[in-house]
Amino acid sequence: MAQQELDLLHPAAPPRRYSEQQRVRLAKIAVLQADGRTPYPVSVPRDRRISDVRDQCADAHLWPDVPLSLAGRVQAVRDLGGVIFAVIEEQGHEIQVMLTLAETPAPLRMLWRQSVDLGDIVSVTGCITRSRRGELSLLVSDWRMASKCLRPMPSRRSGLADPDARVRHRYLDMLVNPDSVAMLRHRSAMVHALRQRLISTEYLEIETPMLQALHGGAAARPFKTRSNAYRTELFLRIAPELYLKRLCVGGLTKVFELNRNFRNEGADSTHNPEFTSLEVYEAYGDYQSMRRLAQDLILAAACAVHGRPISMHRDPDGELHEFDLTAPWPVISVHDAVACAVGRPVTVSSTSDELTAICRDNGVHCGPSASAGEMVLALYESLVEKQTVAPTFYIDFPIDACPLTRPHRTDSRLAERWDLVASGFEIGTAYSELIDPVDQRERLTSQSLKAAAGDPEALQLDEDFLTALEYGMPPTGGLGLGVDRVLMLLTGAGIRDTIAFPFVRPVSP
RNA sequence: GGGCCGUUAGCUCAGUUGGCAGAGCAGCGGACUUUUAAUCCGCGAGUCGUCCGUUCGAGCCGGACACGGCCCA
Repeated sequence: MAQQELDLLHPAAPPRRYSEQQRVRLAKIAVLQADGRTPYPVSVPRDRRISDVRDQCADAHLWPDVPLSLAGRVQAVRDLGGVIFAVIEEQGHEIQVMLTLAETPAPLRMLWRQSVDLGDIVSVTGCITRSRRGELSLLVSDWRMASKCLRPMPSRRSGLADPDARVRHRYLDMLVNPDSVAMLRHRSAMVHALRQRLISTEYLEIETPMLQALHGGAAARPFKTRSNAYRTELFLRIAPELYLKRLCVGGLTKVFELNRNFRNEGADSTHNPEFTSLEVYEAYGDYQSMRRLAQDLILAAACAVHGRPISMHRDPDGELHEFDLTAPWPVISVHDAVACAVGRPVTVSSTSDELTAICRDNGVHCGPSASAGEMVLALYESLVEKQTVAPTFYIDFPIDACPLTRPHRTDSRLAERWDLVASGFEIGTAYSELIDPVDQRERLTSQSLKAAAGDPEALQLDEDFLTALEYGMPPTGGLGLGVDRVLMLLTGAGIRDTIAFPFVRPVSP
């Protein structure tokens, strides 16, 4: 009885099943321990980076004839009996190491043979030399295990090809596919360049709430969560827009946020449930000035990634082609673009009946209650975006679908908004912001009616935001760029390659 | 939601008409004093995604499901 209780309270872990290769590697830990060594030491000798040695010895020079210590992951071992060659790698830089009869004490050579596997991280100490074939090499006089690898590495020749495994085990992808590490570097360079471009022109970076009691600033389904302390439902933000505008009311004239948004939708080649956006607001700007800023930011990002203003575009055959971003980016009205796509005249004056027929003829589905503007938008989204390869600004959207955008200065049926589209997907959007609190209240009220009618993407009415507007927000241009999307544009990659850890379905227990 | 493709050793992949489960790399044992995709000899390694069906016999044929990828909506 007492034993049963104990068993229940302290259930034994089920025995782990190890593959043959895992068992072999575990056994090698015992070999190290029998020699008084630990497979996971707190520190190991390392006084240079592998790249330092490579750089200094690039032109046939050798390091001064004094021992130094390097550390890296074992990528290859060639044991010729009298001499053992191995390749260790650190941060993408490799160097050969040699264990020889003459220079390496016999017990250390033996221990290497008995305990080192591909994938182990080792520290090696010795002098830099060249092999008979001229390969820069460290002649090992001493070595330590820095971290024993207990699982067999994917084959270096084949890499890791399974797309699911590549994102689930990104560390493995990084270890065998250099492109994956390069992408992370590109991303870091790009994000830095975007911040640099803004901060150097006196924009202020502010972090606004990600946990919000009301979700707003975009049309999308939110993730819901709950505050225990305040016993209230909260949302992960779908956009930072309404908080950044409060900052504009508060007197900041140039402000931006580069951070994560969350949308409770599926994942595909251009969508991840959490994604990074850049939103910029500038007082006394408008959607025209934001257009110049957007192009500027993307050119800065391109130079950070590629060293010059180009993007990479993948054609239908999978071939990558360079694309010159300095050529002027077309600016086309949404109605003209739709008209061109359907081969019939479409203008802001087109009637609902005409548009219903055009939608039907082009296989575009709209709800029966869709307004003319919503139909134009549906046509635009299904017929224009995917066909757009070169960066193109589509401007002056029907006002129906733009609840946060001010009416066009010359035609109130249009909104002063553009979308930037390239490589078949939307990269960013910008508005001349709606600052009229009376108009804004009406628009959000009609959105909340939609929400009440069951539209899960409708905006919520944020009373505090409206109150802020009533204190007066200066005429303002606002810009949003999808940061992941910009990197996709620049590299020709899918969104899952541009994010270090894209969403993957959790493994079922 | 629909269509197509995929799931076999740690990785990358073959697997014929339904007849003992295969290769390369990786692993294990051995040889080898300058290799660099080292080479040579020998050996081991599998819940063929899951379940059901057809069959004397299923990795292969049929059905359902799961997961992944691509395309379409």
